[in-house]
Amino acid sequence: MTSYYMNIREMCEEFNVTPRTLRFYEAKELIFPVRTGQRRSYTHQDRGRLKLILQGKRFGFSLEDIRQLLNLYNLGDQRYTQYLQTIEKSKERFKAMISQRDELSEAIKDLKAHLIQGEHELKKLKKKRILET
Amino acid sequence: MTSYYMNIREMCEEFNVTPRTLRFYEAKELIFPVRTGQRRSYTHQDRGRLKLILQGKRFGFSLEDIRQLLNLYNLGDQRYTQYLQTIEKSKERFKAMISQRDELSEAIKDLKAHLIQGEHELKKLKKKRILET
DNA sequence: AGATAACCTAACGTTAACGTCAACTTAATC
DNA sequence: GATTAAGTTGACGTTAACGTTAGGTTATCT
Repeated sequence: MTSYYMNIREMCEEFNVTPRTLRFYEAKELIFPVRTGQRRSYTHQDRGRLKLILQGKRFGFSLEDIRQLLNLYNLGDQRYTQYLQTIEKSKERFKAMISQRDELSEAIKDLKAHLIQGEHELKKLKKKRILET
Repeated sequence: MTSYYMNIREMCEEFNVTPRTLRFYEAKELIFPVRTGQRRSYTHQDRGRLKLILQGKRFGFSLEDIRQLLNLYNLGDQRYTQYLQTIEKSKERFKAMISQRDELSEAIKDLKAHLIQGEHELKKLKKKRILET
C-alpha cells in the first residue's frame, strides 16, 4: 500500500498548495495529520481527503460544504438519525449540482454562439483592413 | 418595447437583490443607470446586463470576470487589437467552462454512487432495527 | 407646511480563505 | 557545536462582495 507518512513539504509539492493552506484545513477540521514530535505527518487518509477538498473547491463549494460532504465518506460508526440527515443533505446537494451543470451547459451554448459571431466580425474587420491598407 | 425606466426598488423586486447590490455593481462599472435628478433610472440595457451578471455569479465567476465577459456583448465600436484580445480571453474561458462542466459530471457520478451505497446501508440499518425491536 | 417614505453618499463592518510576518523549536549539516 | 533549514504557533493583513449604520436630500401625502 501507499500507507506511509508524508511531511508538510512533500504534501505541498504533491498537491501544489502552501503549508499555510494545509494548516488552515487542519484548523477547520478537514484533515487530521498525526504528530511526530511537533511536526505533522500526513497519512494516506489525509491525502485522500485533501484530493476531495481540492476537487470540491473547483466546483465552488465552500470549505464548510466540503467538510460536510467529506463526512459522507466516513459513516461506518454513525448513528441512525444523523445518517439519515446526511443522506438528505447530500441528496439536495446532488440536485443542486445537476441543475448547476445544466445551467452551465446552457451558458456554454450561449457563449459558443457569441464566439462564432465574434469570429465573423473579426473576418469582416480583417477584410476591411486589407482593403484600406 | 419594454424600454421604460425602472427605479431601484422595482429593480430589486424584479431581480431579488438589495439596493446596496445594485449600487455596488454600478460602482464596479457593471451597470450604468441614468440619473433623474439624484435618483437612478434603470434602462432595458441595465436589466439585460443584470440578468447576465446574476447568471454569471451562479457559475462562480467573479464580478471582474463578468465585467470582462459583458464587454463581449458590446463590441460594436471597439478597435481591432482590443477585439482580438477579448476574443482570445473568452475562448480560454470557454475551454475552462467546458472542463468545469465535465469535472462536474464526474463528481455527480461519484456522488450518485455514494448515495446509492448510502441507501443500501440505510435499508440494512432499518432491518436491523426492526429485528432488534 | 410638516411628516413620512424613498432615495442618496460616505464610511466602517463582515465572512471566507488564505497570505505574510515575527519569534520560537527541532532536525540536519558542516 | 554552531549554523542553516524546515517546521511550528500566534497574530495581523488582504480581497471580494456585499451588509449595515449614519446623516443628508427629495418627493409625496395629509
